[in-house]
Amino acid sequence: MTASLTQLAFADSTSPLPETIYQRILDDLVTQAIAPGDRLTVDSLARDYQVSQTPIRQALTRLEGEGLVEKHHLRGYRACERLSRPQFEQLFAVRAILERAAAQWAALHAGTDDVDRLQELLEQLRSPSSRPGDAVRLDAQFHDAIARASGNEILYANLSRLHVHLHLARVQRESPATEEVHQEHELIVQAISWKDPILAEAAMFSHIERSWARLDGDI
Amino acid sequence: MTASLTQLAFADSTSPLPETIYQRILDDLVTQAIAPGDRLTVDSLARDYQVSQTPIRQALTRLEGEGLVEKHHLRGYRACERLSRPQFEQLFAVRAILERAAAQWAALHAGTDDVDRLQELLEQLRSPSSRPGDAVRLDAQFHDAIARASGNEILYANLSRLHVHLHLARVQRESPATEEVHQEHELIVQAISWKDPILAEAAMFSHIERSWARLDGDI
DNA sequence: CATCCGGAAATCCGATCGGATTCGCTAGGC
DNA sequence: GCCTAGCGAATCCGATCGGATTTCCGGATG
Repeated sequence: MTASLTQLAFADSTSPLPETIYQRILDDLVTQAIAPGDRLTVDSLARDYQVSQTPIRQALTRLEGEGLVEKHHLRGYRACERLSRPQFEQLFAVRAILERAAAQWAALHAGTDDVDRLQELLEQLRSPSSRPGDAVRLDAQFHDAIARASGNEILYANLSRLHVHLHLARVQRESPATEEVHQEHELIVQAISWKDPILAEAAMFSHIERSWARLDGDI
Repeated sequence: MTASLTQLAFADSTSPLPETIYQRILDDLVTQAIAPGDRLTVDSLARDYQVSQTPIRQALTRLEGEGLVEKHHLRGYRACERLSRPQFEQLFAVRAILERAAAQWAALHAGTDDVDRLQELLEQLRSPSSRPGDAVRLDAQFHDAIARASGNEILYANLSRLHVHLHLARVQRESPATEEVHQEHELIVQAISWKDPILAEAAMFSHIERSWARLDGDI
């Protein structure tokens, strides 16, 4: 198979092919290169990526499991439609619940390295974002770091799944990184570094409620 | 692990083959016909089920996404090890959070049909279980019905994923269906039928705390 | 003019092939 | 006796093939 030699720079033999294909399609989905509702035919993707259908099907199966594409038997795959307003509200509600728990757990279990990581992210969030999209990416990393610092693997896994959809739902809404947001973030980190689970949970709750208020109306 | 070979009976063309294969392997996993840590080789499964490797791979990819099997590139699949004690605690913690939310939402959004369904399940739980394993199955259906009655699709999806692991972790622990458990269940349903979210959440919380206490020590 | 029908193209789906890698076992050397 | 090298079998992985189904489009008919 001569494919994947010339084109994909990151198609080194160490990382399995379905994984790279998955990453590519996922990237196309979150960047809206593939719009919601678009058809995803197996062999046109195979042609595009210069690989056979087998890795494509594997990647699509994975994406289906994450709820990013939907399959209809003998009719192919489609990119899922954007979340409806009520679904988005539900997503935010579940997210709020899990993020609060994550903050609480992080306050109880975070190590010094975790706190350092959060401090570092705070600084990067403060610094003027070089490219558009950086703010969203850093914000995602910030919440990811908290979930990781919780030390709760199951919680982390659940939040990770939500974050994909959350990101998808608010692409091109690029909320301006205001001073207000920075202060909210700093309060959360402070509560975690103080190992105060009550305050951490409250700070996270407040942050998400405010995020919702900032987003509401746009959706 | 000799999977049963008698399965082609339900290979009707209406239900896609990868789906039935997935169901079979999933069933073998939850019934421990495939033990944790067992290897799952693609073509021995293909031989056992009398199908080609393609549907097998698809099913395994799905199962990997749900965290039931793990894949090592070029080394095949294995059934995931049983959850460790701390992981199980984490699972229960996350479950508690989400189930509380589900009960709360159910109290706010459940329709009369949902309540009827719950009442019906209560009766079945009361009735002497015909076969061993029925109690566990009914309990799962009960919690599933509440999650569904919440009307929150995202919450439901997250809880469903947890329930698979929860079931796996407590197979062959078959807690006796005591009167105490029945009363806890009835209190939850009553709170939901009263549309009292505060009480519903509290009742669910209490129920899960008590479940934990009943299981603790066995793990 | 709308509806139904039919055939061709596109697509999915399952099966199978060949190369590449890993694992297991045996034989040989220290 | 133990460790190591090497050979063979098993396995995974990607590619490709052929059948089955769906979809699309044009034309015929009431």
